[in-house]
Formats: sequence, structure tokens, C-alpha cells
Amino acid sequence: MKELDKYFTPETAETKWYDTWEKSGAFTPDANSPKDPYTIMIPPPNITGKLHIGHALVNTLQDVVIRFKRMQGYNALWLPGTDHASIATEAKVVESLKKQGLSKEALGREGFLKHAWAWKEEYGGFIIKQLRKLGCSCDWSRERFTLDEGLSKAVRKVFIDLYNEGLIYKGERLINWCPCCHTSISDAEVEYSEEPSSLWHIRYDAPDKSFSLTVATTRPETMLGDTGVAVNPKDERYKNLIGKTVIVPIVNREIKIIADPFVETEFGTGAVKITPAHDFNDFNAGKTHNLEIIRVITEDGLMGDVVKKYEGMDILTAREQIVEELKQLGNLVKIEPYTHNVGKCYRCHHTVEPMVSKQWFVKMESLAKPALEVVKNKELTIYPPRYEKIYNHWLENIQDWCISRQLWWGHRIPAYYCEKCGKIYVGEEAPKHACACGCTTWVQDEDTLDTWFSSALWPFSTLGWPEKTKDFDTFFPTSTLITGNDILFFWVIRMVFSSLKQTGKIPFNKVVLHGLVRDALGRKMSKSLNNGIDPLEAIAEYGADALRFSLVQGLSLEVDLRYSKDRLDIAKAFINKLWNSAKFVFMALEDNNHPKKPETSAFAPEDNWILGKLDQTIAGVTKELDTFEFGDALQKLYDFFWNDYCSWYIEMVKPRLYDKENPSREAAQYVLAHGLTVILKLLHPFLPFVTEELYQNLKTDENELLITAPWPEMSNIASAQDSENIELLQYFITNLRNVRANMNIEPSKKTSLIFVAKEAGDYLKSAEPILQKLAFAKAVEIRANKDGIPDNAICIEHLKATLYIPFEDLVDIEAEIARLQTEKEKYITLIERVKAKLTNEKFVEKAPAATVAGERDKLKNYETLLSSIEERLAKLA
RNA sequence: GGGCGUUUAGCUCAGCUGGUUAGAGCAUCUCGUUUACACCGAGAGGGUCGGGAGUUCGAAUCCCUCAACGCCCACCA
Repeated sequence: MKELDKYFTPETAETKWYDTWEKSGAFTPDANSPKDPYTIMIPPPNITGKLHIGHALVNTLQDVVIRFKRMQGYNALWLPGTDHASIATEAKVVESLKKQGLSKEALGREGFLKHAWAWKEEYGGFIIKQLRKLGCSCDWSRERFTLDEGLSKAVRKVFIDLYNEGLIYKGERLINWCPCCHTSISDAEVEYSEEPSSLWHIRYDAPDKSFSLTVATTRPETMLGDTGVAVNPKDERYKNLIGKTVIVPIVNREIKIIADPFVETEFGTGAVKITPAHDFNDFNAGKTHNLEIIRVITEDGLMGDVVKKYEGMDILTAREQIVEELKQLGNLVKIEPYTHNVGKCYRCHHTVEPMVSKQWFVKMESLAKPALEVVKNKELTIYPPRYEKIYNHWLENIQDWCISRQLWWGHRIPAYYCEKCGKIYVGEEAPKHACACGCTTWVQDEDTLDTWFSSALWPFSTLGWPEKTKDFDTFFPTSTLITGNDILFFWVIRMVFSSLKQTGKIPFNKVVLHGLVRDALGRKMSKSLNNGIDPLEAIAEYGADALRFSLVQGLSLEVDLRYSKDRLDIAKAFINKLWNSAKFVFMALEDNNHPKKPETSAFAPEDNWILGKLDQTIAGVTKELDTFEFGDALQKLYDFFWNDYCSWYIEMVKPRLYDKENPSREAAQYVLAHGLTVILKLLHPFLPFVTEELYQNLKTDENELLITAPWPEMSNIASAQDSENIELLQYFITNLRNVRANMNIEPSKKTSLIFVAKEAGDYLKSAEPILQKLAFAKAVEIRANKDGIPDNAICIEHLKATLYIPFEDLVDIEAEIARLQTEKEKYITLIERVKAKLTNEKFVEKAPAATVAGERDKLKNYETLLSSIEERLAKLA
């Protein structure tokens, strides 16, 4: 067995093992394998992205699960890939063109797309390379990109089928327009933020000035497009005005006063100006009341040509000038400060303009129902479960989905228009036939589809659907989707209804949603705050294992993760501890590389004890991982490894190891090696590199890799008697150390230990070598009673035994009295508490009998210990 | 406006269906170069479990209410 270096060096292990794993085929499952499949589809990162800490988290979690399942013997597939990210990529490409003095318009569609593909080739693989550094065991042979031919074909098929079924339609509706990205976006892509603004009160006069009416608005500039004023039909103030007309100042348009119940009488003046072209409520009201739609804002987010002098002006300037003009006209009644919610584009954060526009939509109602059903009937499970409510609420209130984008980078809509009459044809390619009007020229729709339209098909389009493929048969539906809770609406829900519609099946059995990674103060990590942690720097400095550990330790899916660099230090310390414990084990095995499992009778109590703890750990970690309690799984491993295995077991077993003649030495070697093997296996999903590196020194089969080694099974060797004895031993050792530390007794001062014990005596005597090592013992003596023990011995009480430590002249009597006094008070308090319960008749009457009996036992035990302490005190005094 | 979540030691979090002397890691302090590890070991201090009220023999745990923080949805112009 080779001797390990002083420290683990991540860099060399990382490249070595990643290459070995990949070459071994461990990442690449065979679709023909008889093993049960376990499939995870990566949430495809954008090609524009660089790996950030959030990616590091979500991909670590996926890797933990896929490695766990692979070791459990599943035919594990983690399919990787990237998303073309239409808006983000197009913006990046436009930006890079600008630097070269080029523009989208000048290049034209084809020229632009050439540049975009070139950009993708150059930068699109960044994240994928970075995932390898993290240790992600993805099947790179199945890597996909949302604009691949196969996936694009799936997109076209879905579009065409939904269109033919009437579930996709084109219509003029009010949509969210981002003037910066220069495209429509869906409702889900708008984020609202509160901003201080004003509420302007503007007076609209009757044509003959016989009356007037004041409206309140947050958007005075849209008045140029007003085609009505609405009041609540029940509003007494305005009842007699309904049906009459007023004049819009500046444009001098005569508009009708209409009654609509959506108007809140309490808000503002109770009268609302109606701009159907630029407001969702107004659009609806305009429809009901047949109002004209006048667009006043252009696609560039500037004022249109309704009023010449404002044409081309940006909105805020126009707002100021229009307010000024109203003031001069005498129509401005007042300005109130007001906070209102402004919609922003989730990509570029530019203010979104509601705008009437002709776009393609997916009809949601019939698609939403089955998606609600599968969660309700538990076919699809969401972790943590509280997200079910959010999922349901969103689907129950869903609006039609605007899917067309005025972009070039993406899946072009497979719709064609007759050049002459505009008739729509939807199909794989332009029709060969003439239009009914006789024209033979068909022009394809200029727009592309929402990126999320293609990602919605990701779980099946990546497996070759709509073709009938072996991969699809084997790996679909997928097992678990792990992603951030921020894309529940964008992506998760859309995959569910798309999959149900297209394949008739759920896309995955389980969805695991995690929170956001925040900084130590709970703030979002952002460029402007410069509080981000670059995962690649973390890997360079601490290693991929440490980064992974730091992300999973203490992780709870319920809340956002507060992340700071100390997590990396803790991770590093843990890995170092693991490394060193292995170093110790290898040394201990030097002359016996692969100790055989001994007869059960050869195991010492501490062996059985640690094997029992090991079983609990195997069961616990497996259970936690199966329910995606990643933080708890790692915590259980941490505690077992550091406390039970290192601090207790290794220390207890040292005397046996150092004594080459000891008949139970081989048993100790076996348990040590077996324990470490199991620890490495359980830790492997979290810390793949260091565990693989160490496992290579322990494995018995030369060709075996930890990545594909079987998940550990319980040994069921534990015995209750041994566990009790070890716990008793630990009790005395801990208390003894405590006493000595408080009395400042040097470690070199060894003492005799005298136990007055009945049944436990045999065991305590047999533990003499351990007590010498861990309890500063010269010798251990067992007596049947306390006769002859010096009065000034220190005494540690336990119900099963009492430990006396004759310190001779070392003992500080005062200190010992003080200690016993504290002990005495502790037991007095405990006794009072228990007595209070037991003298409460209602407690005795109503509490379960076992609880009452338990309290009675406690009382008896406390009293025994107390009287013994009192006796000692009396002697010392 | 509606909904959800969080609030336990200085910090990060465990404490599941009510009965434990309320736990862990980090940080702090004391002691220690014991042949795996000072990225270590041993030990200590530190919490009336956000406030209030309630149910119960018994509440960190259940109900109500309030507060702070965070998130989501709605959009009253």
C-alpha cells in the first residue's frame, strides 16, 4: 500500500479521475441495459453564460443524485446540453457586432445568423467545460443543444400540431413589449418593482364646457391615445354623465364616458382615462365598449406620430412636456406623489411597455388541466411540497402564452403567408400549391419562438422524440428534475403540460426545487455589489470537492443558501481530515492490505459498536438522499465520520493495532478498512475526486472504480450490550477529562482508576488499554464495594458503576468540593422538576403510563446519584 | 390586496407526527508538539427557542394574533 502525501492535491486528482471515469464509460449508460433506468435532464444553461455559483449548486445536486443512483445499480443517465437563449444571445451577438462596426439590420437575417452561430461555436461551450471541472458525471455523448436539428424538428412538429388543433392561434392582443430587447415577451417574463412616481389629475371638459370630469393617471403621456373615460356604473357622482362625451386636451379628441365595473370608485377621482392600446385593463374595456385603439408608443419605446411635436421623443421627456402643456392649458388639476409597480423585462430590466400587437399565442386552458391533475393525484411529486400550492395557483389563473418573439436567433415560426391575400399556412415548409387566391408566393413568418417553447420539450426532444428511439423508450419519463425555484413557471410547468400533451406522460416523476445562493448578508450576488464568489476561482483555490461540500453542507431546500468563504474553509478541513484518517488506516494496514472479515466472535465491543453506528449512517444517508435532504445526508456523514469513527473508534483501536501479537488485531484492521470503505462510498456523491483517489488504495478488485462501485449494505452486526458498554466507557472518559481539565491536571500525570461496579465490571476491566490511552490511566481496578477507597479520591457517578480516581496529593480538595456541589445542585433541580410533575395529579392521571413510569425511573436514579454525591461531600468536608 | 416561507447560542442551521437536562458546525476562551491530522486533540462558556395570548397535565413543537425579514401572485388607472 502506498504512503499518502501529506496533503490532498485536488488539481492532479481532478483531471486524472475525470478522464478515467469518462473513458471507463461510467457516464454513458447503454439504452439496452436490463438495469432500471434513472434519468436526469440538466436544466440547460444558456450559451451566453459563465458558470456562476448558482450553476455550481444545481449541478452539484444533480451530480450527487446521479452518482448515488449509479452506485445503487441504476442505469443512470444525466443528459447535458445548452439552451440557445434567444433574447440573451441575440443581445450579446448584436453587442459584439457593434464593436466590429456591424449591425443586425445591415447584415440581414442570414448574415446575422451566420455571426450568431460563429459566436455560439466560440463561446457556447464555456459552461459545459466548466461542468467537467466541477466533476459532473454527464453523458457527453448525448449532449444536446436546443437549436440542434432534432430538437428543432420537435419544436416544429409541436407548433404545427397545436396549430392544427386550434391550441395555437395568431391574434391582436395586448402584450408586454420590451423596447430594449425589441420583442414581445410573455407575462412570466415581466418582473414588477415598486417605484416612486406621481398620480396626475387631469381635467377633461365637455365639448360645450357644460361640465367637466377629472381623471387620475400615472401615465399622462398615454392620453394621446385615449378613446374613452370609464366610471363605475354605481358611482353617484358620475351617473348622469355616462354616455356623454368629453374632449381629450392636446389632441382635442371627443371621447365617450362609459360605465364599467372594473373602475374603483375609491381610487383617484373614480374616473379612468382609457387607452386601449397601452394598458391591460383599458384594452379589455375598449373591447367591451368597442373603443378605437390608437397606438401612441412605438416599438422603440418612443412617442409615435399622433402628435407631431412629440414624435420620436422618449417617454419620460414626453411625459414632462405633456404635463407642462396641460398646466398651460389649465387642465392639470393636481399632482399627488404615488408609488406604483413598474413592469420590467426579466432579461434586461428595461421598463416594459404594454402594447397592442399581433402575436402568436398558446391557448392554455385545456393544457393546464392535466398538469394540475398529475400533481393532485401524486403522479408528480414536488420537493419541497409547499411549491405545490404555487404550482396550482399559477396554473389555475393562467393566461394564454405569447410565444412569438421579434428576434432572429431561435426557432423560426413554421407559418407562411400568401404574399397577395395574407392567408396563413402552417407546416414543415412553404406550401408547393397555389393559394386559393391564385398566388403562388408564400412568405415565412419573420418571428421566432420563445426560447421556453423549445425548453418545454427538453425532457423528450433530447431523447430523439418525435422519432421512435431506443433512448426515448428506455429513459423517458425521466426520474428527477432538479432546478432553481425561480424557473418553476418559465420552465417546469411548461415541461409538464407540454409533455402530457405530446407524449401523454409526465416528463419526470419528481421535481426538486432549490433556492437562490446569496451572500453572507443575505443579499443577491451581483456584479454591481461585487459580492459574488466565482466557482472556478474556488475550485482553483480549494478544489472541486471542497466547493461541492461547501454548497451542500447545511443546505435546506426550504430557504435560500447563505454562502460565504468560510464554508470553503470548513470543507477543506473536512477533506483534510478524511485524507489523514485514510493515511492512518493505510498505515495500520501496512502488513495486511485487505484484512479478511473475521468470525463474528472475534469482534471487540468497540468494533460492534462502530459497525452498528455505520449501519445507522448507511440507512440515514440513503434515506436522506432519497428524499433530497442533501444537507442532512452530509451532516449525518460528517458527524459519524468525525466523531464516531475518528475521535472514538480510531483512538480506541490504536492499542490493538500497535500490539502486533494481539489476537483481535486483524478484526480491528478489518473494521477500520471496512469503515473507511463505506465512508468513502457514502461520501463519493459529494466528494467524488478525493474519495476515488483514496478508494484506489482500499479496493480489492484492481479494475474497480468507486464511481461504479456498489452502494454499501448494512452489516447488521451491532449488539445492544456492546453499544451500552461503549457508551458507559465514553461517559467515564468524557467526565474524567472534564474533571482533569478543570483542575488543570497535566496529561502526563497518570492515575489509577477504581470502578465499583457489578455487571459492567468485566467490560470496564477489559477496556483497560483504551482507558490507558484515553483516560490517563495507569491501571484499572474493579471492586465490589467502596471499602478502603481514600476519602479524597475523585468520584464520578453512574448508575451502572462509580469511578474513583485516587489522585493522592494532586487533588485540590476545594475544587473537588465545588465540583460536587455543582453536581449536587444540578440533581436537586432535576429532582424538583420531576417531583413537580409526579405530584401533579392530572399529569399522573392523563399522561401515558410509559411517560409516567419514565419520570418515576428518572426520579429514582437522580435520588440515588444525589445521595451518593452527598455522601462524598460529607466525607470531604 | 392575496398567498407562502423564515425568525432557536455571536454566525450558519438541526430539532419529523407535543414529554430530551433544547443540539451540531463555525467563531470565542482555556489547556495540549499523545507516532493520521495544529486544516488537529481535550475541555469550557454562551440560548427564558421573534413578541403576546391560547389549547393541554405538559408547547421550540399545535391554534390565534402581532412584528420583522424574504419570496411569489395580483395590478387600483
